[in-house]
Amino acid sequence: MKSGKVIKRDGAREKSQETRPEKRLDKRWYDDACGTAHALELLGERWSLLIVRELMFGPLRFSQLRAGLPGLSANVLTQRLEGLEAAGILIRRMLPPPASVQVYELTPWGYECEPAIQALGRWAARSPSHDPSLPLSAASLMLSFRTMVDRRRAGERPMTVGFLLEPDVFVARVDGDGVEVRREMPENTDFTLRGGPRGIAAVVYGGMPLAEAEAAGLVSVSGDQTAAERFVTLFPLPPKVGS
Amino acid sequence: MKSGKVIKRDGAREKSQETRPEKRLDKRWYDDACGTAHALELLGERWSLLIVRELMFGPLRFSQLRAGLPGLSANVLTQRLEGLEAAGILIRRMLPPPASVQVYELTPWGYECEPAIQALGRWAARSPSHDPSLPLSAASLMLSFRTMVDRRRAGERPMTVGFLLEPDVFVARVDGDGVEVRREMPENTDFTLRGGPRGIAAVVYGGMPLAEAEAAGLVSVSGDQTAAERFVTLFPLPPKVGS
DNA sequence: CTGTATCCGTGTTGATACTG
DNA sequence: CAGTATCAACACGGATACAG
Repeated sequence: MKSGKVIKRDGAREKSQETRPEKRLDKRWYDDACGTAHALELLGERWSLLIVRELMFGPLRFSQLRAGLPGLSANVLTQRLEGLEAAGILIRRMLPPPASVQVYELTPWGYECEPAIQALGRWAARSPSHDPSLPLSAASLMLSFRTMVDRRRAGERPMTVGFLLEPDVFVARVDGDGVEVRREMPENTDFTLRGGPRGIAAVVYGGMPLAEAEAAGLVSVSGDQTAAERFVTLFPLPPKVGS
Repeated sequence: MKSGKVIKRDGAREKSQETRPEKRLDKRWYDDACGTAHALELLGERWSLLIVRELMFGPLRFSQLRAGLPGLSANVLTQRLEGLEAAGILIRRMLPPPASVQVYELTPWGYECEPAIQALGRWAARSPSHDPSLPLSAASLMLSFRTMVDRRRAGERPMTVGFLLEPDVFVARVDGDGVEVRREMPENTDFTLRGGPRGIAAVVYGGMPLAEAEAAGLVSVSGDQTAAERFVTLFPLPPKVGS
């Protein structure tokens, strides 16, 4: 290769310039017109996609993001939020006066990457090395319902389900169109599940009988127990690759 | 998978120093049961997903992979191939005697990540910062056809199209089920396009009239010109975010 | 309490040169 | 052609320290 060098736009990368660091959007690029390559430039950095996942059900504060992503340090989270904001995937907003706190919220386009997140998750769930017994954030549990629901069976008997997951609360509408999730306090639901994400996952995905999980104190059900028994069967895991 | 040493999580990061380097499969992990997080562990490293993209239409040699991914250095390609093989996403095979060369081929499960690649690409194509005029590999062009085809319109008049893209050749069957792509020499096609991936992309996605591209020597058409004129209209780009 | 900006040890990435 | 070896830059994550 003579002059066919890749043009690097590194340019001024010195120290933290003076007082105005500016938006340094100096990420790595692939120099590839392929949309997939650009997607990786946008959210291929470590943690980025998981941050988006956490925000999938509405705006969150910095500390709430950290809670859903233990292992992500504050400085890296700050960098990722800057990058995602610069890319137009999220915005930081100030909640109106009584609250007056800053939250991070996906842009409409940011929300639209849910199908990609789901496709990745659905594919990786078949990996031989996937371990579903690891910790799980509330958001990823709710997202897994949206990803894995058997729409046909859900449509046979729609239901509204409440979730009390520690500090997170959700209401899910489950019907033939899939699962719709909102961050709101359960009210007038067919039943409500209370417990940790891992306990609920153990029942829905790990095959633990609901009664057993209740007995062990992992989850508790209030409301229509029969509907709850049905709910936990609506999310079939795809077969692992060797089977 | 031979050495299935999936050493995972635990709080302590031991220094991998006492024993010799070994095959360190000790990738970064997220310690998260979410399938999406696991997908990122499997192919979230830089270049991994693009390597899978290149292999989407059949086995390739080391040098063919490099050709489709300029900017990826040999040592990193080696590492990625090792990682993807260990993850069960691809295998390295020896072609039978006359050839007797090594090729890398996706496993059946590896091929199944195409929907995820497509979802990412479809989403990122709407990014304000996406630049479709960058270089493009032959594989990503063909994949983009599979991703972007308007099935309804394609079904109205199915066709078989040949592609002569430098060293790469393909035949695509375009109908109401989408686009099926095989790496084979065009024969008995409705028409055949010859040129570089960027030239063809300029016509299909950049809005350049086919006649103009032919006049400029970017592409050449042999066969049914009318079908070709129709073909280049079958792949509508989604609107960019600000519009 | 909510974030942001440092330093710093370690590991990963990538360009170049080199070997079978 | 198909990778290795070496080395420099940088990204990661922990631990602060700092600002509102």
